[in-house]
Amino acid sequence: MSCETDTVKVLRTTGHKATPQRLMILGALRHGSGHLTAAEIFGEVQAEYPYVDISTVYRTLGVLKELRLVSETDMGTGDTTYEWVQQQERHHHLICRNCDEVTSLDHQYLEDLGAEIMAESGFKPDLDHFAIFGLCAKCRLEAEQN
Amino acid sequence: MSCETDTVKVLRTTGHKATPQRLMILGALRHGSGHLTAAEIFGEVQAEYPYVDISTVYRTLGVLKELRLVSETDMGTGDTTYEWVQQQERHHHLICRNCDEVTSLDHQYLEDLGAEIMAESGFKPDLDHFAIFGLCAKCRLEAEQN
DNA sequence: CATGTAGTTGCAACCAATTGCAATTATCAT
DNA sequence: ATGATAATTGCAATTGGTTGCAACTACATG
Ligand SMILES: [Mn+2]
Ligand SMILES: [Mn+2]
Ligand SMILES: [Zn+2]
Ligand SMILES: [Zn+2]
Repeated sequence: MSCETDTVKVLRTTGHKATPQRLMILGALRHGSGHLTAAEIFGEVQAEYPYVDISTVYRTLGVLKELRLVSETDMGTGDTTYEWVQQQERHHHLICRNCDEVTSLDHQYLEDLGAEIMAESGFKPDLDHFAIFGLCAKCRLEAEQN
Repeated sequence: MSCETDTVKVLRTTGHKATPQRLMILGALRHGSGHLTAAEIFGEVQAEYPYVDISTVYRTLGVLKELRLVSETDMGTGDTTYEWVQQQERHHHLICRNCDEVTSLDHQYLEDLGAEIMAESGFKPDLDHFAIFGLCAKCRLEAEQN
């Protein structure tokens, strides 16, 4: 029926309930594109069901994050952003601290780092969605000229 | 005189002022050990000079962070932590999401990642002090038994 | 040393996110 | 289908952190 049946299963088998509020939040995350703030998700859910509370949104994002179905990332914009984690399209971001440009970084870089850490320490890192700050090529060259 | 003369120089040459409040905050960071919360720094400064405001602490941490003299890190404890960045002792942390154990990770791992990213994209990442969440060896083995 | 000015401070108001709690509800086991 | 139970919700209060602003001060310059 709904296209969230898999997620509903995951919720139930981990002792959580599939409430209507959660399904709406899930829908916003899966059909809205890319990085969403809690306020954006809240707005979308509210349009359909005006009684939701923002705390329900945050708590749901909390459980989805625990289950590693969504990533929570500080992209330096002030508000934390959330993104549905798709195993096929795992990626990260490079963010310039000078011009704020955001680009994507292939997951492979972090996959390799994760494998090394795992091999040498036994610790298995969660590498769902990183924001790496720094200086983009353009800004770095400008800075080096001084 | 004071042991913060280098930092004072950095502040001045970047167009900032070396105010008494800032020097006290600096002192707390350099002489206090390891990860400090804004509240801890505030408390220490307040003991010496009761009129400081917490906003001054946050703003000072902001400029020190911009200058990359301190790192700001979410270690998952609720409050953001700040640590003086010592070039010689650069390090990162692995934090278990199950048992909360915190260990150190040698900087070399991230140095290598940074070099790769830089070589292939021209982006120069700031790799001052990362917190990498995941499952420690013990918790991972326990989880795999189920 | 005096002075002009940009940078900083304390305060109060504000904002994003979290938490305690009593009422409600999804789910499981009969 | 019904009832017991644990999880969840909405609400209100709270916390950690930020911001606008008028008063103040560090410091560069002459
Ligand atoms: Mn992304
Ligand atoms: Mn550290
Ligand atoms: Zn840039
Ligand atoms: Zn552990």
